Amino acid sequence: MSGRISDSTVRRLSLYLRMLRDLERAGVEFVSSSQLAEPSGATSAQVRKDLSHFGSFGKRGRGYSVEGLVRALEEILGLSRSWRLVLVGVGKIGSALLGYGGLAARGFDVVAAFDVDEAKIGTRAHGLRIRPMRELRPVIVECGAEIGVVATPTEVAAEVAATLERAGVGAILNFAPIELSEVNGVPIRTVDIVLELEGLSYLMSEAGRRAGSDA
Amino acid sequence: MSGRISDSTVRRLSLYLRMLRDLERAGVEFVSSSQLAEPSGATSAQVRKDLSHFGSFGKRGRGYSVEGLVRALEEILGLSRSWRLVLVGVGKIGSALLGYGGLAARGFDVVAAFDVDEAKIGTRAHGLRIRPMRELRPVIVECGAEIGVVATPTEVAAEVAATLERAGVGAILNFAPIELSEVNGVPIRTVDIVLELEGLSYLMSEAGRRAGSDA
DNA sequence: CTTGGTTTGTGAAACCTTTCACAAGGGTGG
DNA sequence: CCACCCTTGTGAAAGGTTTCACAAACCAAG
Repeated sequence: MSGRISDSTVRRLSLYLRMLRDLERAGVEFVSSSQLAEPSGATSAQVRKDLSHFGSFGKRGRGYSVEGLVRALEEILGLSRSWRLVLVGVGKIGSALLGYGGLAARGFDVVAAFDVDEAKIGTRAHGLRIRPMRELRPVIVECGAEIGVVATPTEVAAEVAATLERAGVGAILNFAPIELSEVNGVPIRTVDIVLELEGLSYLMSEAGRRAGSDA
Repeated sequence: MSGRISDSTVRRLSLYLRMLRDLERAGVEFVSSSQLAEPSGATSAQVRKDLSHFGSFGKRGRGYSVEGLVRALEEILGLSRSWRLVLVGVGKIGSALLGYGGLAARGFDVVAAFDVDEAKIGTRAHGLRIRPMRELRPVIVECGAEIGVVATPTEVAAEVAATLERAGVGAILNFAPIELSEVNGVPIRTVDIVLELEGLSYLMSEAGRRAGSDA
């Protein structure tokens, strides 16, 4: 059981949990690995292997108890608690995040927002007062915020990430198009829209090239 | 040379290209695989292997011509042209995207925006008139848009994606927290913030569990 | 209690990606 | 032209992930 679990496995666990919650709401009691596999595009064997890293949750011949597996996955993924986020940079993406109710609904509460822009400081965005950067560290320490969100311009992203890390956050979600290097074991995930679009661009070009050479 | 290229390779190629463009702007003429590797957290061998799938771009003993490799990667990734996007759903995320100049700057032009909300239709968002859904297909066909962006609520995302696909887009970028299944070889990339946060939640919980059991 | 249909959990095999290590080649300075 | 230093390009090895395939277990019905 449990050695080091790959990112792709964790990602799939989240997807299974999503489906399981829908099933729970729908009143379903048992689910098989193949049903669970379908919406995430995995195979039933993969579902079973993924779960087997953490224990043995199913009943042979019957499947998995929906409620039981929901609780187990919440425990594994650390979702049986809620997490406090601080947002740095209340521009386009930052505001969109603040306005997105889906975060709080899933246990990710944005507890403070920061910006350098004097004009924004003191105003409210989606019920949250925008604070000056100098309050970043004390607020993180005081609230015990666990996750820092970087939604600043690229140029300052690395510096902001370092500040967040020094102030004691346990993880960073980065929206700036730059690969931030993990230090002190603080994990960083980067959401990079341009990178995704360029990936699509490659696939479309590739498809074109392939079609072109079939003559 | 060139069989099927993995997503992670393509992702790294984008990162190399980014760095190369910075170097080009800085007037650097040659770069080695190890310099190229650093910012993306790859190794020099990986850089060379990634490039070797497409050809032989370097000079032994000297490295890669920055300008030459920029052009080569642009060609490979399909970035020596620009792409037309249509946006479906002008809510929080949709607006943030429209306001993000970084897209157009990198050759991804949003040429039309659609929404179901009668109140929004006809108004302008960042210089673009918001159109009713019924115009989706004709506009895609007329403009020849290649990429569809889904920024709608989860419930309608699958249906919108299917409509986009039928209207002839070559790729889809999805922001709804749902795994859309690729049909007809139209590639789909999903940007799912909650999934990223849950991944971080797992890593933080895991770190806690590990620390807890070292007693 | 036994039989038959079903589904899990898991080693082993297949597949894919990354790293290693080195021959081949290019540039420079004498 | 030669000797030396560098860096690429690439087979081979190592490491990781996914798929296969089947024994073990559970349920229901007779």
